[in-house]
Amino acid sequence: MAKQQQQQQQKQQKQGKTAITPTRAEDFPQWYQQVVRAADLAENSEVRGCMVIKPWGYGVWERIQQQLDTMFKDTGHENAYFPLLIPLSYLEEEAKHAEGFATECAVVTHHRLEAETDAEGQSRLVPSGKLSEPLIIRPTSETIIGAAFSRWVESYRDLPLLINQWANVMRWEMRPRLFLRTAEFLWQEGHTAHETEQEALEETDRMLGVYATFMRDHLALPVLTGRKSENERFPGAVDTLCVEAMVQDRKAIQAGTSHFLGQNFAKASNIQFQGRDGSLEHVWTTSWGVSTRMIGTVIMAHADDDGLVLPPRIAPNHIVILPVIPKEEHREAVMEAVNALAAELRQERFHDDRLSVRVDDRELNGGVKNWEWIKKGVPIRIEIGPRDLEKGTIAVVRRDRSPRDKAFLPTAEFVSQAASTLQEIQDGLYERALAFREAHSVKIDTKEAFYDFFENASSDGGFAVAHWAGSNEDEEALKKDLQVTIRCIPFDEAFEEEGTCFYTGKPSSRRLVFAKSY
RNA sequence: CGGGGUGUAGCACAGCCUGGUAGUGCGCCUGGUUUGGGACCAGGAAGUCGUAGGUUCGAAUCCUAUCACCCCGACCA
Repeated sequence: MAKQQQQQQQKQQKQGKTAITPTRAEDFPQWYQQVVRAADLAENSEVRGCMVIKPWGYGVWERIQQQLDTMFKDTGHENAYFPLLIPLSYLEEEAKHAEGFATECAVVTHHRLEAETDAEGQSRLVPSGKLSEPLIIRPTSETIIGAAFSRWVESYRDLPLLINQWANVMRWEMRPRLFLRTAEFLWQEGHTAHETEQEALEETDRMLGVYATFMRDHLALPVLTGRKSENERFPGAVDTLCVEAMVQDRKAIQAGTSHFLGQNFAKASNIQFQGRDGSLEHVWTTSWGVSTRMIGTVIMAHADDDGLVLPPRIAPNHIVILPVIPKEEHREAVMEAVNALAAELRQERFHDDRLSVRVDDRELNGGVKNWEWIKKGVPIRIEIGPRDLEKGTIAVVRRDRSPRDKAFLPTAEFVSQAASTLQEIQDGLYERALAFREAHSVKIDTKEAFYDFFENASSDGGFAVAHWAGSNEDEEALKKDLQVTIRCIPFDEAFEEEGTCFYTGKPSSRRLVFAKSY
């Protein structure tokens, strides 16, 4: 039975139904995993929860990294690097922070291995050289960066301190999923220290804005910006701002956060400066981060049943050219045209980069190569064969359209509009994702309707936009009942209006966004 | 960490009930014919059946333990 099903699926694939099985509609979590594999982005490693990021996946990360880094530099930040290992005692300094991360810390207790022979005569390496103070592998770096800041800051003239680091961190997750939740992940963490509360608040806001802009313009993700409820706040923060996206199973995903830390960490790490009036004061700090989770978000937001669909701005290759060589005698002429076109396209610019063009001249069946690039999500595929040479055209297929939707364009015309076509794809992905989110965001005013929205199988679920005046306990109860949480308290004025809380009936002055989340 | 499920070739699986030492499809390699939608023919390589014990003349198959993965929860970016 299962075998028949399998063969049926393969048959369907060959008949051109979908390249990925199961489809999104059939089994979204399985579909996600299949896309990650089919697009050759990453794989699970032998170490639980840790992934191997393959070249195509890392290529996406490099683009994200490079573009964000520019934005950080443009807003006055500098990169630095801090240690992977943090003294355990540092974590203890801020009570809430310690409590929040204690359950997911990897701990280093020894610094040496010794060879021993076990009962069966096997030679084994055994940890020895116990550390007097255990070290933790950073789950985040507030504490160790705080320790550095306390050395670096003496005067108000040393402020603001605007630091970013690109690093890996580790949180011992119980249920890892590639990109979305891995034990080790790559991210950037910004850490800043300011003279005044106002400056720190502005920084928190500014960096949230950078994230929102990046996600909109580079990742083609419409995001809501807002504030987390107390329950969802970063451990140790005074205020947590977030960008929240909707993906295709209508769940919410937190794509990035920016925290206003008040003076909590300054006090914990003793970051003090002498102010303009000569008095000794604690700095005001912020931290903000985005991770490889964004790649998971992009997959879940844009990919389809044929595989990954990459927003052009983060695609490792914008265009792949597939030579069509029916007979060996065509090879020279076709390859000449292919290489000439590639060279020409590489002179074109798309935003701050030259076009990244790959020629796939592997000796494989054309259909196989074609589908490989469809699954990898390359924005534009071009085929050039002998017939094109005669006519001076090329066959162009866009990843945001059907694989059958092939346009035959004069070569020069395509070259001149390549960049604008990429932008059109980029914008189209954004529009599509936005329309999806709007179609699945519903204003809800009664408890019955709210429960129905998330519980009823015939309802699609999504973002419930509702008035709220409940307590933290009410929020917990809702989470227990429906697995639904307040995703964000949106900044957008459109959410401001007088009404009554659907849960408590108390008055409320704005609607919040509720959803199930990753 | 709680509940459920699954571990057999790179991938997806069959075989297990009723023990006799491993198979199918896709993929991979070689040769040929092909090539503008996942091609065809022929030949070939590849698995200590998750791991460790046990029962047995004999274990992929039965028993025990253990590990890993997946799904659902709790936790989280």
